[in-house]
Amino acid sequence: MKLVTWNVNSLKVRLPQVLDWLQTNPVDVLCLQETKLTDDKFPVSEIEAAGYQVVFSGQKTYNGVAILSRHPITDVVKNNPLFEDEQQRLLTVTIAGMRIVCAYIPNGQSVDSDKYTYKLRWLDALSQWLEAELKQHPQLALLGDYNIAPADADVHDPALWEGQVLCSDAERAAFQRLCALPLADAFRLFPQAEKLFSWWDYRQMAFRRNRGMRIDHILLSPPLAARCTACEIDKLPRKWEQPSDHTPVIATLD
DNA sequence: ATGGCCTCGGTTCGAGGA
Repeated sequence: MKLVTWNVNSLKVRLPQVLDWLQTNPVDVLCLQETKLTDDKFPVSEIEAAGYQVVFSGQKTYNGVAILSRHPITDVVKNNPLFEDEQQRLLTVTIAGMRIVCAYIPNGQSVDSDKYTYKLRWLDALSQWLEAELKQHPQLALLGDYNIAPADADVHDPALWEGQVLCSDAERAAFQRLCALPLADAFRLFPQAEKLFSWWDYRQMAFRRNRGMRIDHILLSPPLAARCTACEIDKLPRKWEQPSDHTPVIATLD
């Protein structure tokens, strides 16, 4: 069983790449963020033709999440019932006995921004929602673009980013509150090479210089963490023409 | 050098991303 998260930065632009990637990576569940499509424009037939069921929650221009699955999808919940939000950032479903949560956590822009306050409130409400969900669904996975680098090891230049958005103490504390639910960072269940990232800025040749951050994560509840045998970042799509600035993160479960 | 790039909407620039 393979669970994947990928911020595609516009599914309209990236659909061919998603379908190409699935051809060589026939995964079970693929969570997408930043689809940037209203629901009436979602490419349902193309995805179904590739052998996947799909649910989605989108809006014009910004945000938008989707879950693709090779197995039946049931019990769909859009957004967080505990948090009034016009932005489409959260989608929860059941697949193969697992509660799958796809999240596009707010970016926050900068620590002195209203968007940062919104990010922290959003994260607080997410923790509350997941705490309740975990009671009913012990097998739960939270996949998405967290817009948080959990530790300095997840940042190309920790000194440059110290205290900045994505790395601030409050954001990292919110990440740790998710981990305390408890949920385990699948990537850190295994020995990993240094300087492995999931996002690189489009500017300054950041990818070629590996000036990136690990901000896309898969968190697993204890029963799923116990089944997890690997967690990898696939850098290949970042090398393609017209790439997303994020790459897929893949968790393998027995 | 307080920017560099990409996407969208809607026009040829501003907002947002991270």
